[in-house]
Amino acid sequence: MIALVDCNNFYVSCERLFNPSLENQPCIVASNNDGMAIARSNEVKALGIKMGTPIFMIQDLIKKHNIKIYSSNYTLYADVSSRVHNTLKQFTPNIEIYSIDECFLNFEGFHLIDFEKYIQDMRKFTIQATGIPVSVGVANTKTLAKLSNKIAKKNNGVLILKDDSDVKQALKDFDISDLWGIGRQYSKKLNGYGIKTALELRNCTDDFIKKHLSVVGLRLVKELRGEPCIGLEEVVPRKKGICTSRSFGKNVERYEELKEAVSTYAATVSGKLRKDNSCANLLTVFIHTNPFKEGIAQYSASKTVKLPVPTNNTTELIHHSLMALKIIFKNGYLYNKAGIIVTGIVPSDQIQTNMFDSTDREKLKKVDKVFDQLNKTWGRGTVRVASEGIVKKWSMKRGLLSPDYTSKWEDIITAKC
DNA sequence: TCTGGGGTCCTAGGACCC
DNA sequence: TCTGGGGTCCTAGGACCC
Repeated sequence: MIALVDCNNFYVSCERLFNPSLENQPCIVASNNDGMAIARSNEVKALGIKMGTPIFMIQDLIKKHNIKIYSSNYTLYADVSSRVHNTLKQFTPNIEIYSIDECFLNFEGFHLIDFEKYIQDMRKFTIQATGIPVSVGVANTKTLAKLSNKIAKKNNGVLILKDDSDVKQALKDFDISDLWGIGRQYSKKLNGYGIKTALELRNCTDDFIKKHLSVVGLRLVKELRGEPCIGLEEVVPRKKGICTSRSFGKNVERYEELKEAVSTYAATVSGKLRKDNSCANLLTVFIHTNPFKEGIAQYSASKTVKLPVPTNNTTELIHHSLMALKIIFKNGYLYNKAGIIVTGIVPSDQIQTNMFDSTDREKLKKVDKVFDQLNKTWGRGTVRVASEGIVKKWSMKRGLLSPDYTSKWEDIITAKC
């Protein structure tokens, strides 16, 4: 059996931990710049305030009900999160940390005399040890565990779906839009076909699901039928992309201000890469105006550049992100957000650094120059720099690469004809 | 004039999650 | 006046390779 443990109103619960007077008081944790509600206490949920509601739109309610607003403090939440996860590890070592406030636990092979009591005790102990209220859903697939957790949250905090009749009972009145993997677009589409409950979705044919929801949806439906398709990821995989972005909370018009923002994001990203022992091959810079604001000229642009060598070097990343920014920046717009995404991530220890030092810009310039020449001279073929480095591909005519030329640059170029 | 088949890689866009 | 900041995966199409 698989359990999903989810912390209730996690960020709000964390704030309450350090400020017990907030108990039973309506309370919201707000995003960056106090822009919108990203966590709500039960009292706030009862007022009908939705996740993601802009704070300025609910000022009246905030005054009327004396709702407390807190700015988010992710360092604190991450700390509390690891305390919760470590507590749960005492009940099974087989654990996937799914998000800051959720984890999957695997109890396969456990010979427990009273499984339900074990789960109940685990919940009670966790709440007692960490001060964070949690709910537990148990079933034999991850999707069903998520679903049963949602139901548990509204009831006694624990729900175990023991067999298929339990599952059917749970699916019967469960709205598809609350399913894990069904978002706005898919539920709208499915509603159009008259499918509203999880049970109705489960009864659809595989072909229908695959056609409209792709293979991802098919996995979801199979899991609803009790067939495990999504495994537990107990080892944290290396990130495939790393992003740092911010909304400004005001209008930014000047290039200098964007430059300042983008260069600090690049520095942050390089730190994140180093922390993961990773290097990136590609860097994307994006900027855009405020899409919510009507009546202003909208502009959105991004530029992806290939880094000369895979790197996590701050200076390199700042340099290339500012080059990209220069290309996409246009005067006369009111920007409200910018960010950097790095992709093509590889482990640092696989980078060949003996070819040349990535911080040596003069050498890199030389390499670029050679490539430019090759590119102008020949039409087809492939050239790589730093043989393992996946650096630059060129086309040139077969068999025409001059031996003199390669020997001259043999330490930095390998050519394949 | 006729013009293969099997594969990879890359990119853009769209859906989803917390 | 003020609307988050991270991530994942899939699909389709084009370039290119042998």
